[in-house]
Amino acid sequence: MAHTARATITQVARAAGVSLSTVSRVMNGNPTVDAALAERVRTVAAELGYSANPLARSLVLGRTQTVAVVIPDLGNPTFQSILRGLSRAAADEGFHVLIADSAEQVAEEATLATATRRRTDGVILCAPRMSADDLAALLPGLSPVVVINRPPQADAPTVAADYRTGMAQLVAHLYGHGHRRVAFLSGVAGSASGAARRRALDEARAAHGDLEIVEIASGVDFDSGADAVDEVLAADVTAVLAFNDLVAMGLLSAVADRGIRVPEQLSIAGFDDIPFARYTSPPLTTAAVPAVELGREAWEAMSALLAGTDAVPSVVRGPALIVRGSTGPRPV
Amino acid sequence: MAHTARATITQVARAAGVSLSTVSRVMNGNPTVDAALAERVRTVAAELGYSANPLARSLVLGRTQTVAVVIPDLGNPTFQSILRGLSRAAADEGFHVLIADSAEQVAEEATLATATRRRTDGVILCAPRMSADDLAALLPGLSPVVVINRPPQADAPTVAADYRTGMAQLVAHLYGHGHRRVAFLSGVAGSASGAARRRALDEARAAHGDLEIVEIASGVDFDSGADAVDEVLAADVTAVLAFNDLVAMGLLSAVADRGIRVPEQLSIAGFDDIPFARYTSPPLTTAAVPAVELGREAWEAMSALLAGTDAVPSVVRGPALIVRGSTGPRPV
DNA sequence: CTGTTAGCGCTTTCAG
DNA sequence: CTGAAAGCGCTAACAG
Repeated sequence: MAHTARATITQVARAAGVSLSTVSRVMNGNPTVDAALAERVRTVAAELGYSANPLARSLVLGRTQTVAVVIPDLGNPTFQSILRGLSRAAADEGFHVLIADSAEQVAEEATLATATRRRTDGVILCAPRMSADDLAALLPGLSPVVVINRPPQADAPTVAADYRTGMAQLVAHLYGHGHRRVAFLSGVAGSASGAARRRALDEARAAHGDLEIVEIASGVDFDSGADAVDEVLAADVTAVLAFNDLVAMGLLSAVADRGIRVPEQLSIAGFDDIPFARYTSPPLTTAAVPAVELGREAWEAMSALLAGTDAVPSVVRGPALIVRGSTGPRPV
Repeated sequence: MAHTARATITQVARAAGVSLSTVSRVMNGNPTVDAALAERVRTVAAELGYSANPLARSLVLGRTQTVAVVIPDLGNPTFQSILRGLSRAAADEGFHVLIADSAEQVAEEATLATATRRRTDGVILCAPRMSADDLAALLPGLSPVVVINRPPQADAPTVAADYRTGMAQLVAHLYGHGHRRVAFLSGVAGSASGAARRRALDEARAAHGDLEIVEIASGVDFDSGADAVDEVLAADVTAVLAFNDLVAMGLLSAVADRGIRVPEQLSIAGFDDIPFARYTSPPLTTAAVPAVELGREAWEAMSALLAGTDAVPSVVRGPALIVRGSTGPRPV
């Protein structure tokens, strides 16, 4: 039955011959109401198809049962997985999720976060692109807030994958296969996870005097991987570490077009282990970022914050090295 | 500057030495306020970092500047693209988007739609899985509502891809390449778009007496495509039409493992043209569903509804046949 | 145990 | 042009 105009608490009260407060108490399961009366109110409420207006409740209670998620790009598979994990975890606790896609417009991030925060109980910043200073300045006004994939923060718990360790595993894997000259497709400039990757590379170079790593600028998507093919081939390397799986796949496809065989002539590794990584040919060696879990854990941190937990711990998840067919021994 | 407790309109009024109404008028750009006074209010508001509480506004205005989107699976690339197109279009008009992932739980759809509707100005049902009767019954109580990828409805504008035509193009493509015995991996049972595909198949059979189509049950994801490999090979066909790209990719990968060459020994076509379809090897022949546009158009329909447009037209977009390397002539 | 009253923060008549 | 007052729909003291 469709109710053109929804019933209000006043109408229910009148229909049941009681006061507003009684209806409110009954609807909120307050046990200090006479059983028979409560039953009558429930019946009337059911007949009228009544349930409390969430907006009015939000205004008076000061909570909306909603959190906002600010994402740099809804088209990025890793963020999609994070969002999915987060959304389902939140839904399990009866929370709604408001999404805000900044479409990689760094300047929009703070605006979106601040704006969405006002209609929600908290905001989750997913891999914000803004500078460390901007982030630090923004956080206090957003509380409660949790941040995904940035270094630990003073004013917010953090949930992140350990990109440094993941990259270290990838390099070790390649080095173990005899590769000594490797290209790194470095992705977007300000990325925090990019800095972590680079740190791992520096450490590897320090540990192995005979390891050369050539950094080649790139973007973070398919096309930038494909576009980098000439530079990669010119760099005379035997293996390449792509910024992420998307870049790796773009490169894979471009080198295939040139008749170069992977991994016989060139090894290529990605990062993230997006759902499609196993379906390329050859399947992609990568470091698996547990995106869905990251999303779930971000919700859990938010949930703890909302519950008033004083010190919510930050969490770091180590990516797992996934060796598939796109990497192999250095060509002789 | 972080404001622990946000300023209220009352505080601004007091600080500026005016009444609430004046502040309200100024903030809403009401021109009937003395210029000097308005300027003073604006200054004070800026100093206090004031902006109206959206919740309170929503309650009194009866609109939230938010719409809800109910999706069967946030993990499905096509739905992700639809969501992205929708979210950006809505954001461009200053609207927020609340997401609800039913996780393919058909029974949840109505509940989610009804619940989210109450905190928003309208809801967009993305490819709802529920029966036609359930949908028809649900729609009136949700108004304004728009439906994606279902047949035209009495109580809501509809935005859909023409799966029948898309499938017809695919069959024609295969038939033209000499294929006469083709498998169809049929996907999930109740799907409206599945019925449209099947209709195209029936028509093709009617048009070509020598065309055989073997229907093989499957799911809608990678794994179900891979799982179907034995049945496909046993069916003795020269080409297969997968329910969607995911299924096609799963099958592609499974047949590759068995050393079967595509398209020389077997042609495989997908549906949707998800972003990864061009990166499989061979790249996937498919029917391109313009998902991002569908999302944008769904928003436009909602926007029109919100603006009070009486008869918002439904729109149908014809998928484009994309011929890539996974289909070819029938093996001799 | 139940009803009356006072707000939550804002917009909008209605007077002046 | 500006202020006072009512009210959006609900919850939570506060009395009885």
